[in-house]
Amino acid sequence: MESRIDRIKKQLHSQSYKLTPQREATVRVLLENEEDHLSAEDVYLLVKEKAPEIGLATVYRTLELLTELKVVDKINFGDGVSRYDLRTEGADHFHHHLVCIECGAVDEIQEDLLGDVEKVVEEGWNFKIKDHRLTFHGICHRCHSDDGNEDKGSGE
Amino acid sequence: MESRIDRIKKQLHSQSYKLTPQREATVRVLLENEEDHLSAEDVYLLVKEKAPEIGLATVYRTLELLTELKVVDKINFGDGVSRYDLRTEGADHFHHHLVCIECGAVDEIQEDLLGDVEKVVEEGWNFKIKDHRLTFHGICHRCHSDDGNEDKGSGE
DNA sequence: TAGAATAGGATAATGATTCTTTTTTAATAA
DNA sequence: TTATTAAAAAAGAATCATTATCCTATTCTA
Repeated sequence: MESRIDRIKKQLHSQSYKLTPQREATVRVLLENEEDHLSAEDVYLLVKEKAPEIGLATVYRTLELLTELKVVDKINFGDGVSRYDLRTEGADHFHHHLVCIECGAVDEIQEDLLGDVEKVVEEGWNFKIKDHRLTFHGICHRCHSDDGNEDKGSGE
Repeated sequence: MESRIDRIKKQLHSQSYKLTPQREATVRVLLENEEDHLSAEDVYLLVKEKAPEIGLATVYRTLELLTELKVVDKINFGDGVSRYDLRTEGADHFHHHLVCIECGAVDEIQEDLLGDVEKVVEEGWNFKIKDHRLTFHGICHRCHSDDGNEDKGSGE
């Protein structure tokens, strides 16, 4: 964890940005909530617990900076807020998401499932892919508690 | 074209909605600009040309209604505005997009490239897929004017 | 035609995000 | 250490997209 902070610090320094206390607090919140997909407001509220004097605008600026540096990815599930997602270290691709339309949970798929598809697109459409966004909307494993029967959505 | 309007009209009626003049004008704008990915504001300005008295709120309401009926898809490329995209008739899947990071153009891929990937996800993650969003960000064919050589992105 | 319900127009309200101004902090040079 | 300068932050105003509200218009039915 400390080492990740250090690496992010180096990344900032290499572009002559500083890891200020506010920025560090923000990064720590992201690290501590890596599972979640926090909105700027969510991050703000969590950062406020460890650095009560921070302002919302600062959080926005920091998240924007981290997005630029590719430390986080800014994603949008269509609910009107941007969410910020720590990029897996070493991963050059954006991970995929599973959004449950029942409970709203967002799960991640770390594997890159698009290798073949990207090849087809690059060749077939003559398009040089730099990044991708793939999100599936549907019913998550918790919500259809599929224990062997096909009957989904019984009642409720 | 008329027949598509008629079918949309039937769809509305089947849920006891009416195809009012304002709604019809909105649908016509969408049909006439099927290639583009219009924002609500874009649609509003275009509809105003044929029905000057229409209000922005009505356009929003109509687009929301059409989204509910699955006549259009609401998409978001991360630029802060929602865009509305006529669903290809008969297509049960959401088409994919190619967003050029140079010129901003958005191209569509009608083919469904995710068949295999979806199978993997449904089985591997026990997730019942209802819809998907796939967008590639990169350089479009116009911007790297790749006329015949294989050498993509050498250097850069 | 009266009455009820749906839809639209105008605009206020909301909520997320960005901008602006002033203050604080950090880094450097004398 | 102290003055100088620039980057960063705080606070809140401003902006932009979207939604809600309130009232009028239209349509449908009895």
